[in-house]
Amino acid sequence: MSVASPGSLPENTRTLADRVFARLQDDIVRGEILPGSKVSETELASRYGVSRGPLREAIRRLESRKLLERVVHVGTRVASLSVNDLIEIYHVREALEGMAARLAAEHMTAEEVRGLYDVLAQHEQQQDLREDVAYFQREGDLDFHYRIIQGSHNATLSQLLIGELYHLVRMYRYQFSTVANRPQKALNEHRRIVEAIEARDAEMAELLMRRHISSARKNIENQYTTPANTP
Amino acid sequence: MSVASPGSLPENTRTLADRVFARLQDDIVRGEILPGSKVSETELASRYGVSRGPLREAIRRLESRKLLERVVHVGTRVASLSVNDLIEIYHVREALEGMAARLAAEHMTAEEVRGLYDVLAQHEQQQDLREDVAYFQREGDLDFHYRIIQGSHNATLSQLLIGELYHLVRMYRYQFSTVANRPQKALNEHRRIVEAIEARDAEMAELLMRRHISSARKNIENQYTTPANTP
DNA sequence: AACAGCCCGATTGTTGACAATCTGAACAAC
DNA sequence: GTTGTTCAGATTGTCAACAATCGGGCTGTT
Repeated sequence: MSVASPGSLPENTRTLADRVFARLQDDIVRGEILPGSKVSETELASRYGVSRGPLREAIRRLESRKLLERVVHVGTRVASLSVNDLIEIYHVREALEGMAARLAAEHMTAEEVRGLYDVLAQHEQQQDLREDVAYFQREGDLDFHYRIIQGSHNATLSQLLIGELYHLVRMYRYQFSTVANRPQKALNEHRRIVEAIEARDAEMAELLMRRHISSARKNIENQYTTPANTP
Repeated sequence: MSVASPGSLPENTRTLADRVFARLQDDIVRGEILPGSKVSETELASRYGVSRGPLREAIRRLESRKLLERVVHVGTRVASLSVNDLIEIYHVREALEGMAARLAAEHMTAEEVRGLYDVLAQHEQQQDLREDVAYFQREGDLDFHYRIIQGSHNATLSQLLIGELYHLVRMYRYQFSTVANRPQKALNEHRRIVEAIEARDAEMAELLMRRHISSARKNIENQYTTPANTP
């Protein structure tokens, strides 16, 4: 629940372009508009009930976020996802979130640490319930990572991760509907990371976070790059 | 010389908005337009000889790159720089460029490594000449870092660093006209990094790059946050 | 003199029309 | 049959006018 779509302000405030940007981004991330499909400006304009002006601004912003690809005088299409890109993203996440964990261990407030334990507890409960596990687990996972990132108290870092990268991560999850196929292991790793942060062991927090994300990456690599190797 | 302004395509190709974007970004980074100053859309439009349409697109893109700050219905102003932001950026650089060095050690071609040594040699010569040292040293420094980043062969990582972050770094250098006050030390660090990459020692390359950037950060911290401590 | 409310000028947000460019297909020449 | 050319249609890029909103100054009151 605390994992809201980033642009969750009242729909009537802000400018038209801002709202179109938020809606269009959501539609892309959630797969309402298929990856790789061509999007026409006039079509989108009528779809969202705005003129082409604000729509183009929204397109330009989504372009910088790598959710749209544009070629001049030809058109715009939704970014198509490749496993290779996903692996690249995980390398970046390993670096950035490792740093985030380090800084979080140094700068997080006691209250924020308590919040982390709450997320951990929720995560456990949901595992017991076992209903819609995959979905809630994934959102819970994102919540956990969001909190640590923001616990770094480094606005630039948070902006880069949450503002630029995580939309792509979420898009991949929707598209590939990747099953979180190691939930118990991930939960244990989460717990150890929180313990390191609580102990203010920055070095250890970074190390554990990097291993955590690196494991996820290797999991993807094994799943997709050598599919015919298992007898 | 290989450190060209990123948007270095023939000026007559591409779209108007693209060219305005490149020119405006350059003017901001180089300090032609003072940080913190308010920029009017109509004024900029006449300045670059275009309509407000393309100009607004350029503004939106520079906004996502944190070079402009906008408040709705009020206006846009050039990002004002704080030492704190700069330190945040260096934490991010430490994480990302550390990873870049690691990946470069794994994936760089022999030819690319040779190119690194060339840069190193140029760097040394310029230090001998001692004319316009500060400027060339800084550009040489950027060239070195650019090459390692691209040596990672990770497009996402390169885009994040070169496309999103380095414009800010360059802007800070122009604004604060920070003297590279440890040139010999930096050069030695560079050499050791290249040696680690050539030896394909990914672990070591990352460690050395992180120390290198961390030193620069601490240098800034000492220079600006405790100015009255020296007797 | 201090403060609240209102109005005006200026700036930004939005729109619809016009111009430039690309894609695809039909057609002609080899 | 293949290749090169031309043309039509559609789509994007650009522009100038209109509407909405905000900041600052003025005025009047306490």
